[in-house]
Amino acid sequence: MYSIAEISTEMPEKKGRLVEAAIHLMLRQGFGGTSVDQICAEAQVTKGSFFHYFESKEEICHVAIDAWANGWVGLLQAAQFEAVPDPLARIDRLFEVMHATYLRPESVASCLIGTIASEVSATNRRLGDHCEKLLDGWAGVVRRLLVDAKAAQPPEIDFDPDQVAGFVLSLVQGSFLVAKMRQDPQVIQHNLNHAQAYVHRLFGRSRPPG
Amino acid sequence: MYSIAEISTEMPEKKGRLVEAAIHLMLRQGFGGTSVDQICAEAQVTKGSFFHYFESKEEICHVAIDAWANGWVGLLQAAQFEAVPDPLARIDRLFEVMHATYLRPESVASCLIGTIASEVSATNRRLGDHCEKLLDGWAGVVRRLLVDAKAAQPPEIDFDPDQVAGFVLSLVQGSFLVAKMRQDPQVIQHNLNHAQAYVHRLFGRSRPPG
Amino acid sequence: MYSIAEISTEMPEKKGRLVEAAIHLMLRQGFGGTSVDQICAEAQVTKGSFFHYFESKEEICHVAIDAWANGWVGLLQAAQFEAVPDPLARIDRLFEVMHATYLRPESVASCLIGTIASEVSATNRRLGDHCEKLLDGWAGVVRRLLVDAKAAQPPEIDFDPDQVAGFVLSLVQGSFLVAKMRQDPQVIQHNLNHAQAYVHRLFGRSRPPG
Amino acid sequence: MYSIAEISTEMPEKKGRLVEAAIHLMLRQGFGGTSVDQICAEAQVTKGSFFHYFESKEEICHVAIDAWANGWVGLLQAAQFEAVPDPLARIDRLFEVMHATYLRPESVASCLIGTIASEVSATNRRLGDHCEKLLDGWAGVVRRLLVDAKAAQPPEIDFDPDQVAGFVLSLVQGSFLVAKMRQDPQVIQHNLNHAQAYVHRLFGRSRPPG
DNA sequence: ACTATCGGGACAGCCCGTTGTT
DNA sequence: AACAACGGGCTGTCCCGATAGT
Repeated sequence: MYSIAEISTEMPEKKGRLVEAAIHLMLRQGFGGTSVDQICAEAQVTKGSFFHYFESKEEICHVAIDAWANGWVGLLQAAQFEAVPDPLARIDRLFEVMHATYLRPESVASCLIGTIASEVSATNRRLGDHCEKLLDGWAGVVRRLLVDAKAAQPPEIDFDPDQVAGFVLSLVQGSFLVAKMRQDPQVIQHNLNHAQAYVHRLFGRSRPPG
Repeated sequence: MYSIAEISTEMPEKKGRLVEAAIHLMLRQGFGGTSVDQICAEAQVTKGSFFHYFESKEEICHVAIDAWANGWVGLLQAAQFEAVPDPLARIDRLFEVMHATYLRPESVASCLIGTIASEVSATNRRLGDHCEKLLDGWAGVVRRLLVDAKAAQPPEIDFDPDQVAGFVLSLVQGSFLVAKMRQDPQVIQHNLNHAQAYVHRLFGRSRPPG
Repeated sequence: MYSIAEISTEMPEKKGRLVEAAIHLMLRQGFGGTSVDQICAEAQVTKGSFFHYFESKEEICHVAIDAWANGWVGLLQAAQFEAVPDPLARIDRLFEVMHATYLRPESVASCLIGTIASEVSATNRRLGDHCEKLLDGWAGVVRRLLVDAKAAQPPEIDFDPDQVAGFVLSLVQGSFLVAKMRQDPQVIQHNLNHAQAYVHRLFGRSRPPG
Repeated sequence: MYSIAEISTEMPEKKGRLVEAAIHLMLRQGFGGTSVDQICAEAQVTKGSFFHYFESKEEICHVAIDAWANGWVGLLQAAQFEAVPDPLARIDRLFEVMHATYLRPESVASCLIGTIASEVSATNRRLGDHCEKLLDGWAGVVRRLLVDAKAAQPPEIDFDPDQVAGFVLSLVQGSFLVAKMRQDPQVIQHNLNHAQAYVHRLFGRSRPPG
């Protein structure tokens, strides 16, 4: 498993370029819509080399989504939740980080893993399961923040942290979908605000959305 | 533009079978993942006939998503919002209908238009715009219900009906994505409950999720 | 199943040309050594058309060996064994026909089915089984001639018609192999003579080989 | 030129493993059906090493068939024909040895050289000629036994030793082909018996086949 | 209206062999 | 001696769509 940072350091250069190209192209075009030839062209690498490093297109996709997931790991580490003493404030920190991340140019206001998952879940279980594991890992982080918050302060309205984490995950993925469709990332910001407001309300705090 | 009901009545039989097959296959496999040959095989029609009725694969896709959207129209008509006097209760009626619809077997707990949109928005503007128009139409219905509710009763927390409609749309699409990925439609129900609770709260009503 | 004669009449012309090209090329180069591109080039047909008529290279091979086997059927019918009253003389007639057939230019002094069988029996059971069935069919004809001869005249040395038919089959196939290797079809004639002499001897007749 | 025995002693170990793997794989799959990568994988050697020891796939094939031919040399030496005083009995000794050899598990009831020859004779003259030389060498041994027998005892029916040697060679190769096809080595035993009976008859001896 | 035939081009995957480094 | 990295080219397969005929 490689983090995006590791792509250029721990991998042979060409291999790293291939993974980067795969991420870039599959974000736009999905798995089936991206051809090996395209990846090679973008990475300026021959197909012979491609199949030296990867057994199949599916394999590079596995590597690509691992790299993508490791991108999160970096973001979440940089968020330094431990440095925030109040468990409830940590949740706000999470939304802060998401806002900051998704304000970047369109290419990042999207999730490779969700994109792939929506395309292949019904037809390629290996890839689908991999996506599920990674995305559930992400939801697990959210869930943990919620559990800690519940422990620190009993919510006004009781809730299942798993459900709410799934709610946030779904909302984020759906926001990417709609943003891509409308070609306008605004909806992501709005939706994050509403989600944050909803969580606040669960804890009895009043926070106006937006 | 054809409703699903119209498929068998107003279209030649073979054409209708082709559209049904296209819907069925593209729901699982997406646009690119579904070949004309597959559609023909499933519809028991020759490829010659296919290109007699449709100029291209893209065209049948346009017809298919129109048919899908008309399916909604039927559902929303059947919901008979006008028969519900209280505008706030109409919103509950909407969630009721969605719950009922998405409780059916997996094949329906999904949205053809969202599936296609997420796949082609970045590469096929014509299809992408079509999806956007239809999905925004759906969101428009939600928006109208919210506007009416606001008019009937000032919300406790002010909100932009457009934003909240987009929020619901995103959540529904994201729920489909996650449900497909996890192969478990449960998340849809949970998320609808949370969304409903959120809207209730905007109007100052207290409704426990689930 | 198509006879070679039928190739040009009952099949679409291009399909027939493809089968003929496949036979011609695979006789020289075997199954793996012959590419679809080569077949198309020789038949002056595009690859698109090839895959309109045949699902795979393997399928055209099945058709090709069927066509080849039907070539025998024609030869054996032309031999008119029924017109030869003496069952023992029928065996001589068989060898006559084989001699005549294998005296033709090199391309025919070989057996497509044996060539394919030796190449794929260990790796492609479908093709292997098909070859076996056809070749065993051929051996069955020999066997029947031997059975009839035994019934007409008790042999001097008893023998199992199945074994001797297998012996003749093996010898013919081995002769083709050696002839191809030596680039000299002479060995086929010699070996047929020895085989014929051996059969004669079983029936107590003395016939000098050659 | 290496005997199989020499493979492990006179060659670097890795080179020997490569040759053994090549023999093993090509026996089943032929020359074209066996890839360099497969050979390397089976021999647990990297491709870099392969091309350090062999210039090309063709070269390792030459070495492999030489090794195979040297296997015979060992067998024929072990047969110790000189120790059998009667030249006619030596021929029986030959069939004895063949019977014994081909009774082993299927992997040996086959001839690498014949397999390769039938595949490449028409397309690769270098390999084809090499196979021919080796196989004709084998036939030469048979021929010599026949010449000696003729010298010791005039045959009842005169014959050309070259022809009969070619007959035996063809029969053996054809038997391998049919045995492989039928996945049943029995035919080899039967055919050897018939061949032996035929030779006996040439010398006026009566020996029932089987 | 409906279909068989056919074509150009792209696809993923694998091939054999070279290069340069350790 | 051994090997990782790499490349150019080909393979079988499939795709979408056009054409000509019934």
